[in-house]
Amino acid sequence: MTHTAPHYPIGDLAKRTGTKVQTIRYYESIGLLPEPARTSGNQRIYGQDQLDRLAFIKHARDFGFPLDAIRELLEMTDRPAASCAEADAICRRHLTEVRRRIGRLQALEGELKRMVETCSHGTVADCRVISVLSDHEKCCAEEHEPVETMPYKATA
Amino acid sequence: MTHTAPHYPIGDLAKRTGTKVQTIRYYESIGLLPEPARTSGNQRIYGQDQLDRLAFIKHARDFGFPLDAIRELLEMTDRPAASCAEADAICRRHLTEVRRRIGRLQALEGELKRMVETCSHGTVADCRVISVLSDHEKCCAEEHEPVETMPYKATA
DNA sequence: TCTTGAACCTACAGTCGCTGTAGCTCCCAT
DNA sequence: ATGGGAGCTACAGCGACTGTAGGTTCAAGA
Ligand SMILES: [Zn+2]
Ligand SMILES: [Zn+2]
Ligand SMILES: [Zn+2]
Ligand SMILES: [Zn+2]
Repeated sequence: MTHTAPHYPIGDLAKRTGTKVQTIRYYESIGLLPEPARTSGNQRIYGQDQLDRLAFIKHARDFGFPLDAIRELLEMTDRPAASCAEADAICRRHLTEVRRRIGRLQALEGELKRMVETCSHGTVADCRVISVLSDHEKCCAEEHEPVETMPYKATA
Repeated sequence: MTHTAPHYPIGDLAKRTGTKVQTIRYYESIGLLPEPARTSGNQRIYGQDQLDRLAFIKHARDFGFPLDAIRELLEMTDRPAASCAEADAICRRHLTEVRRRIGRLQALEGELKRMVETCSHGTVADCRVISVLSDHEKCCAEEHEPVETMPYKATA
């Protein structure tokens, strides 16, 4: 056994998985990643297991899974002989949620499109956008379903 | 002038607009609603103006506009003779954002659908969901664009 | 008039998944 | 030995609320 297992500092882990260093520490703080070994100088060192685990988390986040769901999925990977029914259920639930959102957003798209297109682009007093927002009666939808909030992220 | 202008306590405002009492107080705290008059017992009382303003905010929120955009839109309603170009721009920007999200979510939908459908529903070790999440090579997308986070809201 | 209970008040913590900052310490190459 | 990049902890902030604790006010019924 002259071969040593690979070990990475936190920055390497970040680079290899495409997460940020702070995010890795955050995942540790909420118990999603186990506490790693430390050097004598108190710096984190990770092995292959942790790298794989973080890559899994990152990939699942890319799919939009919330951390709670990822936590459950990770627990399942520790029991490889168990049925995958629950994993599939989590995935289906997520798919359902994604579809629900698509539906809401498409309804929204239609309403916004109509507002912009109907406006004659004169003064605020005659603005279709403003008047529709002021009065639900002028609105094409009977009812509004709740839509998730939309901070416009760094369009830099 | 024997007729008094209508005045509502906060709960009435909430009921009439479909917002929550706390939300109204929150809007006041961030300066979206002006501070209302108070009774001798320090309770808020609102007039028609405030009701209209809150209804506008609520309706714009139903359309998914972020509060910053709503703030700008409200400022415009105070200058009815000005051009509505900026209002329309805000609306178009929002529409663009909505479409961007729809695109992301549709890509996601396809990937999730494939994962669920390809799984043979055996053990975790053979689970397609788990294996795709473990390995981007098994993934249908070359790259993942960032998707907004999705807490599954009260499915009670 | 008194009493009850709903509605109101303030202040603050929690949600979700990070991101950014301040003010340190550590490690490695020159 | 020194400089600078990487690491460390701890905490505040984002957006848009929601929930709680612990109190006060108000209006209707007995
Ligand atoms: Zn217009
Ligand atoms: Zn409407
Ligand atoms: Zn499966
Ligand atoms: Zn992938």
